[in-house]
Amino acid sequence: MRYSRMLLPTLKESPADAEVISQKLMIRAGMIRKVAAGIYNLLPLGHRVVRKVEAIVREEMNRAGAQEVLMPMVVPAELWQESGRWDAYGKELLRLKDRHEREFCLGPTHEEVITDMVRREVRSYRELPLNLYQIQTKFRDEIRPRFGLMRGREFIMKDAYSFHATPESLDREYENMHRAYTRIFERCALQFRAVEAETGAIGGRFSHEFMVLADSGEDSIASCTRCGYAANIERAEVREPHPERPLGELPVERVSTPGMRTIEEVSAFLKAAPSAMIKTLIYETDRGIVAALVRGDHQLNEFKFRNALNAAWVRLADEAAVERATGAPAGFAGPVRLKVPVYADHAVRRIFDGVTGANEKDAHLVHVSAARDFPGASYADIRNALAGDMCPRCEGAFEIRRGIEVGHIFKLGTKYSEAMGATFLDEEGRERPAIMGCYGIGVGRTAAAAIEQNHDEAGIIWPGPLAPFDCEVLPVNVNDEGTKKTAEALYERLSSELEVLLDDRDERAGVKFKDADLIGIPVRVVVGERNLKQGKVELKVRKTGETKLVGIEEVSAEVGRVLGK
RNA sequence: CGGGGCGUAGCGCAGCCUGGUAGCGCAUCUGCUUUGGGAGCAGAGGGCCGGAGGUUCGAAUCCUCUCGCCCCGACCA
Repeated sequence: MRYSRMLLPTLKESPADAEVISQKLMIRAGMIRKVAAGIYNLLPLGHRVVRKVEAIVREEMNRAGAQEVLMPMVVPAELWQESGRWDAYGKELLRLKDRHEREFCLGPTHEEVITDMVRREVRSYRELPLNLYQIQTKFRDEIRPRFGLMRGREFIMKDAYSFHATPESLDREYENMHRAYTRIFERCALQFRAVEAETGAIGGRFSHEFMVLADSGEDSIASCTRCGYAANIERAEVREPHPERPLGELPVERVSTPGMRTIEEVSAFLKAAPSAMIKTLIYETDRGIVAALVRGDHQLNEFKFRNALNAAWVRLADEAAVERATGAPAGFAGPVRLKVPVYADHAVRRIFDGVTGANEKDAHLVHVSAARDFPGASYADIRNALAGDMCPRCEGAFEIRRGIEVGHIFKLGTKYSEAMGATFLDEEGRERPAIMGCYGIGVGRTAAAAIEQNHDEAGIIWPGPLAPFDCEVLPVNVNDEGTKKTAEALYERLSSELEVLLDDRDERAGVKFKDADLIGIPVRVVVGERNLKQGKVELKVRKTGETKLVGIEEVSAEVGRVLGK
């Protein structure tokens, strides 16, 4: 490809609203342009990278025995009504009507459509297992799209769905997909971890997320520094290490804390450590108003809390509800003599000389002991894991890192097949619902994650397998005949084996060098008068910055060696 | 959804408070010089100042409405 003919509009400055590095660099490198909130054009360079990711995904999915299909993006409402998700999915589902006022949605995921496809065609256990996938544009009307391709509303996703006659067959496919995903992200040269995760709105009980490690990630993951245990913080089990403590000896005392509402304020005012404080959060749930207790220095985990309650939904109560439940304005709630059910984190049980709200304006209680002063509380693991917490599986401790979710694999079970009647006849001629699994990969997000992990001040440093071109030939001055001829010849020769970009623009050397650094092609061949006199050109590796003079005849072999091809 | 902010040339921004001919840098185009790390000089083009309504002799500027974009939102309990 000739740079002079390519739509590759690089920018010196990044737009003011770009937040994360991958977004800034993708815009500056002329890969993407925003069309609307969370909706982007992929320009030629960006499209090439996305195609590279897709190709790797496709190869590995095919190798793993899955078959590619393509489902419609516009899905009739009836299918979603059949599964019950038309009402359950909420506002992320973009709904629309056709000219006959029939209702449709833009597919954010395709369990319904694939289940419909399979129920029409599959009759017998002999036709199972089956794993079907597609690479397609999805739409989710996110509340707050951000970070460029990392959290868009429209995005490219590989989604696969498997159908099985037995749980064992699903287990095997789940492991098969786990291995395929590992190969995919290894081939993308990403640093990643597979972690245990919550299942969210998709349904099912069990899942793993594939997380690319990056500080800009939106998820926190807890991983044991000794064994292999790793989990999304939403799910990471916490093992309480503290021994039982004795009951408090001092009687509970009410102290005045005018205007002190936050843990920080009360802690500073009473000179009590946040770990000695009991944070009381009032929740509205489908099972009524409930209080959740965590230690002052801990954070409530709403997923765990909801599971402990066995509730369908939980929502932090507003001021008025707090006042109704506790008799005090927000900021002074406490578990002692509270009239609503109390669910406490295990760590709260160990507090024996604690501080908590008095359920009375401008007052807190001190010398509070959990076992003595609110014995009716139920205990569960309802807080977020912290760095240093004990691993639930071994004697190690957690470290907390940030991750970008690029892949997610689920065991769905029979949720959709039962709701939609996707059944088959087993060996005994009995009709049974297919057991399903589902497996997703964010294609654009994977490209963005690769940049988050591979860049420097000057720009992107593409891992070879994702790079839009393998090699860039850069003639320093195209007005010099010798330079131009040599560059053209090298471009022709290299193009027979590699994807090559020729920067044939009549620009100053500095401009070309800066653009080359920015778009991050792995290998650069610089052709200039100076070195040409010795019959040599300069080869520069983007990642290491290392340069070396190479004879013109050796360029091809040398570039191949650097690329490992 | 709630709170806040911003919409002025392709991009980044000033001007708005205190109403009076719309500016700067980068980018673009032309010419000359320059040519191994985002060149210099000279010149040129490019604006429904997001939209609608209002106040005013006069609105980018003040008021109202509206659309779009961005940021923050358990850790106040």
